Amino acid sequence: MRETDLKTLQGLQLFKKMSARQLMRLTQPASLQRYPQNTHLVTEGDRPDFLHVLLEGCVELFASHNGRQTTTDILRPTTTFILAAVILDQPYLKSAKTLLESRVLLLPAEAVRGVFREDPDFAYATIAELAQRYRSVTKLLKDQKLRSTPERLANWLLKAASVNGNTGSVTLDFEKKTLASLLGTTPENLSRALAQLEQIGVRTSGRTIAITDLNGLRDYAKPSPLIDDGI
Amino acid sequence: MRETDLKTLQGLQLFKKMSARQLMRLTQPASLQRYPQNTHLVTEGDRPDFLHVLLEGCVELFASHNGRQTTTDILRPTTTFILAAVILDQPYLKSAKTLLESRVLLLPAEAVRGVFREDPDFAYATIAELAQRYRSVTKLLKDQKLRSTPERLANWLLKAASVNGNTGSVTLDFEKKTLASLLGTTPENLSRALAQLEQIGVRTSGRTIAITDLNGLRDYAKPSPLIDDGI
DNA sequence: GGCAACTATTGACGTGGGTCAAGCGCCGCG
DNA sequence: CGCGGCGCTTGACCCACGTCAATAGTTGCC
Repeated sequence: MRETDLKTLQGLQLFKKMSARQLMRLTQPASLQRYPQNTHLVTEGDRPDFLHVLLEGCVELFASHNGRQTTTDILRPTTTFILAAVILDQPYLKSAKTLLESRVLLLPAEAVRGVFREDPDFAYATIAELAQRYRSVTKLLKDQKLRSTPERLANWLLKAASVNGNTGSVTLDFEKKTLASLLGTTPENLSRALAQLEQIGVRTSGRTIAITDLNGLRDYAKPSPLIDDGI
Repeated sequence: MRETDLKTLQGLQLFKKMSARQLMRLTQPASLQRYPQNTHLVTEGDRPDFLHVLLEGCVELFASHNGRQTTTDILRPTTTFILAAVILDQPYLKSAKTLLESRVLLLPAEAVRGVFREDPDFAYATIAELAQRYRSVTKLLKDQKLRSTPERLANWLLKAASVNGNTGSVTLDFEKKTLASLLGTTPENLSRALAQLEQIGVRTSGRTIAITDLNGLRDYAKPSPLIDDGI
């Protein structure tokens, strides 16, 4: 494991205050993997063996049931995933696959469970992390139940544009059908939603979506800190 | 605060392993409230002052946005609620109101945050609690995105019937429109969904819903431990 | 009892969004 | 270069579901 990766790991709020010794206990038995695009990492229903840390690339979390499938998250570095399953030693509720070539650190689940037994700082960081994730999913649920597809799209665009430093344009580095699934709709309907947003200054061209009237889009999207913000 | 209530509190996994001394620290400044039906307890967006514990009655959690409203949970004793907001000292994401006359214990938020700083057992219990809740919301999201309204209803009925000891019938102690909102639909459509389920042996009469063909209902609902179970 | 207010149901209707099919553009590969 | 495959878009269609309105049933209150 590279020195820079260790630094990256320590940059995460989850590991920030962990003692060097405990961190060793996690990283010693860890393995660093590089996966090509579209690699299946985790399967819904399986028992968790590792806490995953996405260091580079892009990972999709999705769930299937009864012939249907839906995306719940598109992850960017640096973040852990499937923390809750690891903590409870319960089956994964979601599957994961890479959307881009990715580097992922695998921390043995047993080691993770062991550490916060002994390290109060890590325990507290875990509490904060889980509480934030709980709130994030709650927001996804509200987004889904309280908004229409074009509204969800509009708010997603606002968030994506702000992450990109508000250049007024968003360029996807994954397929539109993945975005459709994340928004809880089909590729066909995503196309229509994008076409609909053209009226308020959203210009789509391939994988690049330009926002020409940010205020107009905001008016339409009605973003709320109780649904859309990070925490 | 009554002795029996203290016992009830200690029965919760969250407080089970907490030392008597720490528990005192929480319950000493706590206040026990009795609220009539339809009392507004908590408002979305407000800062959390208390960790609430529902001791008796029934509480609805719901969220509003842009003129729409949706129910996310219907709580039964004994359970805490709005834990994540209290931990992070962040605004509530949901509102709460009583559906029945209820008794609620209010633990000062600051005291709660203080205790798991000092009590590793409580910290660990909090981790487990939050991880479970995270998984529960994830399941709600999957339910919402992967199933139709009649399917959600069928699965809700199965769960409700099993809680009631599988007598083959479910009797609501709140309004149908609340159930409709929980299922992510309207009262009109809930009526239609119930009518539709009559074909597979679900007989509705007022607030009582009888399941005459449990296996038939299961076949239709296709319940999954990855969407429907408690944990 | 009787009225008012509210809940639940039912029907009619409209709309959002899923489905199916065709066409287009892009890319990789033979 | 041409072919096949895949992703995306568009149109046509249909179904699920929300909306509106009318009615019946319930509850509470004077």
